[in-house]
Amino acid sequence: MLSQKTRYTIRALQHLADRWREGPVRLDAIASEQNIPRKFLTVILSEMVREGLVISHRGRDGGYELGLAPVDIRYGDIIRLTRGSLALVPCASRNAHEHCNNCLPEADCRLRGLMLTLRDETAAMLDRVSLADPIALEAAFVVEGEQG
Amino acid sequence: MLSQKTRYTIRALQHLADRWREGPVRLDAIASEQNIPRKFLTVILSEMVREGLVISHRGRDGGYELGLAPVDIRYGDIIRLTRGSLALVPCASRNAHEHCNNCLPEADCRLRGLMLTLRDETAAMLDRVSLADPIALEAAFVVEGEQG
DNA sequence: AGATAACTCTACTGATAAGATAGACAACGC
DNA sequence: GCGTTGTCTATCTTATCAGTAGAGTTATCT
Repeated sequence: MLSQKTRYTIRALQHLADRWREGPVRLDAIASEQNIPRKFLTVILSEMVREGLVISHRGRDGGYELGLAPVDIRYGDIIRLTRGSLALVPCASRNAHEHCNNCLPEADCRLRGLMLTLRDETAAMLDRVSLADPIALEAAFVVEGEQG
Repeated sequence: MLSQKTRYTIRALQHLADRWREGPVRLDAIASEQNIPRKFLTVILSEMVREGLVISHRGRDGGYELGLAPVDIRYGDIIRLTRGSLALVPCASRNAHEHCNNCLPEADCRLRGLMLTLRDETAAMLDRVSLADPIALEAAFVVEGEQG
């Protein structure tokens, strides 16, 4: 699961992407329109500023705007920044690799082999979609009763 | 990320799959060979028995064996059983759907649209692979320096 | 310059869940 | 009936997450 913080981050960035090149957007506007706790959002946006995805302007008429064009911010980037990894196990991460606890040697671990493949497919999908893309609000192929 | 418990579960089931039709395997054997804390494994295996994936035999020469043929236990099944969902957000789960906290109305949530698609692709992949399948220990296409 | 509207930073708190363990109990087989 | 093996429920500990507090910094307007 994505953490609440990651979800807030994505929604905040989407909000800014929708207002790209319209000047700084105030924190309070983002918080109220996106239904994100104000104080928590300050923490989130400050991190995004440090990462360079967002630019802030202080003082009167200040606020936030994206530091890159929406098309250059891919969902994969955001999740990697906030969650550290797209992988489902630490040992299958490509940029934040660590060994799992109480595991077998990595070379013998079949779970790892599977998770590496899965990570790559997930990354490929998330890196195809950017903040500039419209996203179908409902997946077109929802099948009633399917598992998941 | 998968929880430690889910990882232990998968490794334990793989262990049993590798010994399918060789008679019951004792808990201590699984624990030591798979490097899983013994007491924790009792909890895990008891749950699998309740779910029907594993059959237990008590007394002398007791132990555990799979309740279904390895080919009939797919990784997607195991993760759904232990984690509840394959989705990255609660509102994108197909069999354990719940609303996210502090979210926008679901119909307006672009994050949800994306996550629904991702969940379906993940599920498709995990449901193609069963405990009977050999798994490449390293994904063949690992690229040095790739992100993830 | 000063008031004010913004953002920034670090630390803290409270709640929850995860990982792991303990220990009494139940079945099985010789 | 005795040892072996699994079953169940409660508990402990620790880490993480969500969210808050509050003092500090910068920019703008007048």
